[in-house]
Amino acid sequence: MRRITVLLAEDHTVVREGLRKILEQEDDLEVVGEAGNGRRAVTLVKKLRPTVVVMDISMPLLNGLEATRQVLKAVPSTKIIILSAHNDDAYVKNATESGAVGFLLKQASSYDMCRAIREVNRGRVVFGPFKAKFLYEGEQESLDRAGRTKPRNSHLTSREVEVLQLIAEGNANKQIAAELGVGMKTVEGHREHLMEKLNIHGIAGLTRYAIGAGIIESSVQLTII
Amino acid sequence: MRRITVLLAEDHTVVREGLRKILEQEDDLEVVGEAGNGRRAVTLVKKLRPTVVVMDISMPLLNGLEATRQVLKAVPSTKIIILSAHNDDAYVKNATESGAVGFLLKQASSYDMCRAIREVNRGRVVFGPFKAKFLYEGEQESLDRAGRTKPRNSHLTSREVEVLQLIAEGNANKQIAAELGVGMKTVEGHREHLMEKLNIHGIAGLTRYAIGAGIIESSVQLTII
DNA sequence: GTGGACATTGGTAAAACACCCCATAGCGAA
DNA sequence: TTCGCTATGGGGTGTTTTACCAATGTCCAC
Repeated sequence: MRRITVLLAEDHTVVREGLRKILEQEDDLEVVGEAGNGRRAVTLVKKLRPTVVVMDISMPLLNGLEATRQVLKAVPSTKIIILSAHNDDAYVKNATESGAVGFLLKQASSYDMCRAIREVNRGRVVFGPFKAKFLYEGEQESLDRAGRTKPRNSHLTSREVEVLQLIAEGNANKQIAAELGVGMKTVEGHREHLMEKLNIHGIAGLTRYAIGAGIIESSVQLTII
Repeated sequence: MRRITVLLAEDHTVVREGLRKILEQEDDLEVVGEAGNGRRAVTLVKKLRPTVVVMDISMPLLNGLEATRQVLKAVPSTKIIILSAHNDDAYVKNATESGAVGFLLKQASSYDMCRAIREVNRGRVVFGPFKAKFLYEGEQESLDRAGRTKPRNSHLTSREVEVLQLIAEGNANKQIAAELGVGMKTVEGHREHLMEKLNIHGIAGLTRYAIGAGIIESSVQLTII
């Protein structure tokens, strides 16, 4: 029997290792790789060609949704399950639009996760357990897995989203350029473009926007002060 | 040999079950209970009397820090390790003030977690890996497990909170100075002080912190990506 | 094939920020 | 009273951001 190959993309090491332990106890599942950030996830999928990717949304360098788009662009047959701590409709909708075929809450059990992996492997779509109205009301072409990025009229290009995330994570242009492997002027260009598109001029505003848009997360709520 | 009894307090089920799998593979560790929220953690500690509690900060009903205080009030001998995704000094300090004897990042490995459990069981304090200057420079009575409220010396002053809020709202130093009716150098001074206290250097990080601390809210816009 | 969107890079310049140094005054605690 | 914290100010230096300008090449859609 050929086992289902799985790649784990989750930035918290102890959590990722725990997920691996769970999957290792299933005879039909095989963890072939782990990624601690979204960019590495894309690289490893190209290299390892796993059947299924379990992808956390919140990851440094490249968030799970953007990583999903890039993975599907490179290897469209990959089945991607988004793992999220949040149950907002917007997250689910973004996940479907990114091309993921599964959405799993961290509140779900390990049994749910294993089952979801088997389901997407069989070609099914697994979104739940929660209301998934977005999947049926409105445009299905969001689910287009053919490859091309959707006509996200609204706005930011894929590259601009990447830069936005890196800015909101506190990286300077120089660091972003190094991370993306491009020149600093390129990064500046993307920054200018997205600032003009969003009509937000300043790091603080961009950071708040990124958090509100779910591109990154803020810190946990604590009333420290 | 008597095994070290551990209680897991973490609201994300799949994550919690993964942590359990990790600990189950250690001969000297025994998971005696799991809690999905802080309040249940307190209840279970009273009932099960575990030696060590691995406690997530972000949990429903009762956050990990408040749960820690209540646990130690009821069973002072309990060794509590705070599990956090965030590395801000403020979180570490809050953890120490709550009475926890360990602080572990989720970025840590499963090996780190097991070792931390063994260390606190031996009566040691485990905070790392990161700079924990607050533990040594300044008052050690932070570690006081008796329960008394500590004088809040490392907290931001009210002026610094004002400046932090204005920064996170996107104001430049000049605007902040005008708003507060002080000189620009004064604002710069406050900015430097609070950055050093929080060990956060940069507008993006400060903004994320301010949102996480509830000082400001992120503009919740949806489905933009 | 042509136009348009996108990604890429270059120049220039002003403004803002980050990180040091320092001082004064008030105010409360040891 | 002395010490420490806080708030207020100042000087200087180097880096980073922001905002303009311009250009090239790719790729897709019409």
